[in-house]
Amino acid sequence: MREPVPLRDIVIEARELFREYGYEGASMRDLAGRVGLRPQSLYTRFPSKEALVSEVLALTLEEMLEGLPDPDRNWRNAWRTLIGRIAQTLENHGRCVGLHLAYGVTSATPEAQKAVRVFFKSVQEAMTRILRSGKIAPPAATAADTLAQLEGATLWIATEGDNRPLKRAVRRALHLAGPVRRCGEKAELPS
Amino acid sequence: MREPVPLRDIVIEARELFREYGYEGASMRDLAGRVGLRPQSLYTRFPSKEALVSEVLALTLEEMLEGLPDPDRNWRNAWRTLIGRIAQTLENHGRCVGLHLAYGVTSATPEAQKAVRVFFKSVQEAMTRILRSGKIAPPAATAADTLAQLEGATLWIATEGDNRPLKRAVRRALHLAGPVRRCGEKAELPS
DNA sequence: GTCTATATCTAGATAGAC
DNA sequence: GTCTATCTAGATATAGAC
Repeated sequence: MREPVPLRDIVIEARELFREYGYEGASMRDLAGRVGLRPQSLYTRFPSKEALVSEVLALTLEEMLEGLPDPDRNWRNAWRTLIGRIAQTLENHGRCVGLHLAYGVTSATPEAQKAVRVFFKSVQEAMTRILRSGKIAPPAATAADTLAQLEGATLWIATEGDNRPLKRAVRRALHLAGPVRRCGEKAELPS
Repeated sequence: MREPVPLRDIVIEARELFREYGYEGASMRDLAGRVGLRPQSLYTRFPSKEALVSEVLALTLEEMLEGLPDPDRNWRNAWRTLIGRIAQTLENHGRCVGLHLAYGVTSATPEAQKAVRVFFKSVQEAMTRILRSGKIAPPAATAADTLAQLEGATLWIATEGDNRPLKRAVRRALHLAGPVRRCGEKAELPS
């Protein structure tokens, strides 16, 4: 008798595969191999490959938003933290699992499609809430555009390994919360 | 004896499939069905599925750049035309075949990877050349960022069917070439 | 919960007739 | 250049023993 593989481990590996190979390109066989299971054993934990999508995105959303500073207390801090987390993830992996899935899931997998939509709407809403606290107008459109710019910049990481467009997108995003700090400069901005 | 299916028709249908389903999701069987051939017959026209990628992107690049106004004569006109073409294509199809392939091809298909890299570098260079003619600095980074913003905006078309982020990205891009014309306003800008 | 074994389907690609 | 027929490999998913 072996001890069960933690669900979280499976989801984390599934995310890696979806991010790298997309929905179609990721296989249950590869996933099983990565977590040390036989492919068939995955189906006792998840009903289908499609079901993994919502698990992956729920985990990603949770990691992105957990312990975020309260926007009503210090919206600039919340904004910087959220943008920093998104950018760090994109830079670490060179691509966004959400974007890969957004392009990769079709109407053949409606639950997965819905999960992707919920994911990005949730991220946008979190950003919108912060910008609204900062009286940045219009908050929803600015949030959508900011996220689109960060995601779009991954094009250059994926094709050229060039992360400078992402750095500039981050800079523009942070600029919304006031002047960007230079190196070594420790600005104390009003909350 | 039937008459041969034009190569161009096959490439155009392949593009449709790659754009919608990505590299992995697109199948030679579907492609054959769309052009009225048996799957096996495709291999007398193209050596492999991978080889279709460069054909698709070469055609797309050609359509994007053919007959573009000379940047040295009127760079604003060239810029508006190119941005307009890119935006129109993205809006018509709701997604970019190049971005889907950028995310979708792996090191398992190195020729396809190279084709994607060449495609985006070529688009960037065309944009860079125009911006340089307009003395917009820095031209290369501005071109990369502009393209990234347009591509990133397709996220919202793909997930929500919302093309307003793309419209705003276009507006920002056109703003680089001077004030944006209002509806009905027929500005004559200096070349 | 994991395993072996298997079912079912579809993928990309090849051989040879016409 | 297109066809019929076939190969080989891989995919998702299920059944039943331990």
